[in-house]
Amino acid sequence: MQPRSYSGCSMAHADPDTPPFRYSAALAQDIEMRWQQYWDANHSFDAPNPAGPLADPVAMIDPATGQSRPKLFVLDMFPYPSGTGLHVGHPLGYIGTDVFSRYKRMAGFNVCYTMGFDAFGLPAEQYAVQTGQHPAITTASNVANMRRQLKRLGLSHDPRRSIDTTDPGYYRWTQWIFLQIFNSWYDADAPAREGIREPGAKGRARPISELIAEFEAGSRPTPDGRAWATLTAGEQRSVVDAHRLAYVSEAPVNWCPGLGTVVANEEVTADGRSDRGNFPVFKRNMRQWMMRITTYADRLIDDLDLLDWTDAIKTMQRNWIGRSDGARVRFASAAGDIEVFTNRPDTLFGATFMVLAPEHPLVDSLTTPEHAEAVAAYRAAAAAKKDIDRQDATRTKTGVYTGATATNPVNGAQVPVWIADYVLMGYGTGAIMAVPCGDARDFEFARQFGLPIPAIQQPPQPWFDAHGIEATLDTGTWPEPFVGDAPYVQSSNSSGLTLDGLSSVAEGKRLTNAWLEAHDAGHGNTNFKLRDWLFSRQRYWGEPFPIVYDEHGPIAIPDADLPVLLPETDSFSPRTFDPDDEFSNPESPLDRLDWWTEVELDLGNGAHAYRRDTNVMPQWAGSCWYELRYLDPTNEKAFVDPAVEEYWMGPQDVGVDGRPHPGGVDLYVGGVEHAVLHLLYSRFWHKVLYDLGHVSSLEPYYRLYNQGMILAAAFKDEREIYVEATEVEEHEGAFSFHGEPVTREWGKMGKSLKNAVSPDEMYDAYGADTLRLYEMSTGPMDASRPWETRDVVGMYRFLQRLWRNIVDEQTGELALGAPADEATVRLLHRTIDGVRADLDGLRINTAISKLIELNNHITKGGRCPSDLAEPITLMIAPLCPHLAEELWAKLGHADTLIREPFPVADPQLLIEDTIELPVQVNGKFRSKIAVASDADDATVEAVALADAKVIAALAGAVPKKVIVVPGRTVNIVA
RNA sequence: GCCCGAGUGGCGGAAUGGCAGACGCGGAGGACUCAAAAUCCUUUGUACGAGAGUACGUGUGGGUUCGAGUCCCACCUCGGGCACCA
Repeated sequence: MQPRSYSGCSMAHADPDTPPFRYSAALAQDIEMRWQQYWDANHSFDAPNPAGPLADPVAMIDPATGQSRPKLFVLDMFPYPSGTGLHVGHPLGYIGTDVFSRYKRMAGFNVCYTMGFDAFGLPAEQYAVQTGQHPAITTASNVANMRRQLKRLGLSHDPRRSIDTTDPGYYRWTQWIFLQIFNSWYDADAPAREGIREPGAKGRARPISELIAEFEAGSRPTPDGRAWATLTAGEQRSVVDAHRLAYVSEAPVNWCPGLGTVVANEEVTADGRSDRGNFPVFKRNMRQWMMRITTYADRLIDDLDLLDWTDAIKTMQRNWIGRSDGARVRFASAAGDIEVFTNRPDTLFGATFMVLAPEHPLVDSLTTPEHAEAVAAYRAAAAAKKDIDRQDATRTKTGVYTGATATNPVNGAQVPVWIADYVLMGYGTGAIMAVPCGDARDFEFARQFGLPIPAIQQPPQPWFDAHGIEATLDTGTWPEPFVGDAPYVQSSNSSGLTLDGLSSVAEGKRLTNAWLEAHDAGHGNTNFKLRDWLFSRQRYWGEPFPIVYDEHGPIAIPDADLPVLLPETDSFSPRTFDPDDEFSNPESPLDRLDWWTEVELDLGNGAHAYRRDTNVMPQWAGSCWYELRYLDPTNEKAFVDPAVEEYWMGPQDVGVDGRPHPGGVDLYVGGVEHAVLHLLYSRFWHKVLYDLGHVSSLEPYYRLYNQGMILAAAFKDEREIYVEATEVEEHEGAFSFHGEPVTREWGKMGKSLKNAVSPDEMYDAYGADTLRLYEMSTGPMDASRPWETRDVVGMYRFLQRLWRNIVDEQTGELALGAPADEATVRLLHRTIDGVRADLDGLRINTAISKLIELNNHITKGGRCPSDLAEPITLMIAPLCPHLAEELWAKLGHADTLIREPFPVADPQLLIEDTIELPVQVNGKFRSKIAVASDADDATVEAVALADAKVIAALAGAVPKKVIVVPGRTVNIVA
């Protein structure tokens, strides 16, 4: 998209009757362009660092106080530079953070606020493939266009801190961090770094060199017990590589032929398709890079308690990680022990059969000859089914008996072993003990196949009442299993496990786990749904792995040789396949570049030939640490100077609910769609960097705020095809497109629904300040709201009135009225007080309505009182910075108002002499009385009872009770 | 099925347990204009009433309270997340 011309497009110029200095779209654009140039030229938004290339000790001092300014790090989730540019739905969050940043700057803070571009990844590459241009070219032009559109909004970013994840100067450090992770292992027994985590906490990433040293010194045994020195070089490498936090492994992965690459679990939708492109995804064993995020599962859950995030997002992360506390239990069988995971070890006495996943490795040896045929048939049928079909919980349960039995360790019972596809190989051990009286799936399965369902808990009477049945332990009458706390029955054995009489599940679990451990039949265990993160992609437009291979496996490129540049090539298109061709194989574009893949290097032992890794990193790599690079974007020596990181992101005094403060970004604003992917990966990387001592903060994002989405009307014709929303006409509640009836729905703004509105249209029609104000005024930041172009004019009119109250529309000169009367001054101070509170609480919509109320009051008096012009200008500045700067200049100031102190309310003026109190009679509002604001209750009561309307409402009744709520109301109960 | 949110005028929304509907759009009426647009002014929850006013009113039903949009219980609807995870 070409930048538009801003001249000659104004409606206002078309009419000679319009006063020459009315706040028209043309004037707004003129003002906006001039101030944007001014800010640029004067580096108005540069935020000083305490150290490193951007250090500026003088600028860190507030001249008003002589003290260091407090710091504030405000961050937006950065955008992908898409080819279609911004629509007005994108900048909702950006405008909000800009208003907040500008307000906080005026409140004396040193604010780090900037913007970057997440430019690697599938969207950019697909756009390049579509246009036939190299992604580096399309990315650069898309970034340029988005920069222009964002700048036009007047966002107060520090331009020196802007980053682009595809810049070699940036991805050099992405590769460096990858190598930090590659060169680390997780020591679950190592004490935590002192400071934030609770005293005595264990578990920390450590440099892999320390692991090797322990093996060499013999202080850590090798897996098979042989002495380290007796292992071959290849064996030593395998042992070490098996510990790394980034590792290559042959494992079931999500192969997406339609995209030509493997994708992470988090990128597969619930119905088994890619979240990008919506192609089928198949589970296949492949050799791929993985990240050992599972070692951090506990900390990723526990540390959520330290974060100022909404419960909704915390819950989504907890659910994704899926921690489940229970036990591993071994059932002996003819084919060896069958291990199961259960989260209800206390129900072992009710385990009357076992179920194995059809793929379970023991199935073959367990199956008896007479059942072999049925088992084989069932396994074949299960293998032919897609995961998505197997995981449909509404299906009737299926399964077959293997003919084998296993021994329940708590009571010695011989229980039959079945296979069924409702048991998944990928979770737990791929085998379960079935407790039909206490688990819905087992209950259904037992009913289906006539297996016994003995009760092991006595459900409480209300449970039976709710089901309309007699209280009984005969489960034949039960409509569903019982789950919950209730006294155990038939749950004791002769070797010391006695649950009968107990009614606490937690206690039952504890006793059972202890018994299992003592009898070598199992142990307490925690299981997670979270899997290790599949980290490689067979695409072109991503960070190359800084890895080469020799005959033993992967070797890191030395830090000094970073970055490993993405090789130039014209054949950047990935090899994609028929989306349904499950048995195709990925082919990385980099694999085709022999000149690049075959390399001779001296890695300290002389020059040798190596082969480069030809995968690239996933989309998420660059966004896993970008907040850190913003802090020190030009540092060539480190990804961030430690002093700079500690200044902006270090732990503060107190965190959530008095808990330790983990550090991190002060305010992070973005959409809820990143609740799992980006936020989980980024937290993981940050914790590794913390463990290794590279950052002082335990978490990357202390406060997370999810802004809502802007929805827009979309219209479908009778063929269910979307039509251009701008060409739809409304007539008496019905919609039509070129005369044909269409139906309306609300959806995310965008190309596919043909309902996008470009900010450029709004700049042309109203100017950026009006657009900013409109987006902020339509509701609270965290709420989604529909876009209504026709509503925008309301904010435009407000700014016109405000301008007209201060500036003469004929001459453009300042034109103020006499000083304000007392009532107006009091209103001003109430407004200051309210606006401050609203902006502090990110309630920008109500701050705007308070400013409109003040301006409406002034408008009634004609001109703006001379003593109100400055405070109003300063208050509107965070919202409409261009207009405010222009007014500020007209008010005689030579300098920008960016760091001018935000007005402070005089507490004396917030107290009224007399107040009007509503009076209720029996809870109904009947009258209003005027009393002195400091009148005591007896006086207020007397005035209320003397009021004519109150007397009328009482109609002679004698008040029984009078409730006076000071400053609020009076209620007379008669 | 489970876990989160949210239901207030024609629309977007406002309301520390204390005058429901701030503010904006839209509507109605008026000013300016040859006329229109733009702009400005007045008005605008519903019903009844000429009017003062009266009654009703925050998804539904109950409860707590002097007083409930707000707190509690049950239900309904919509949005989001997870979903055979043992």
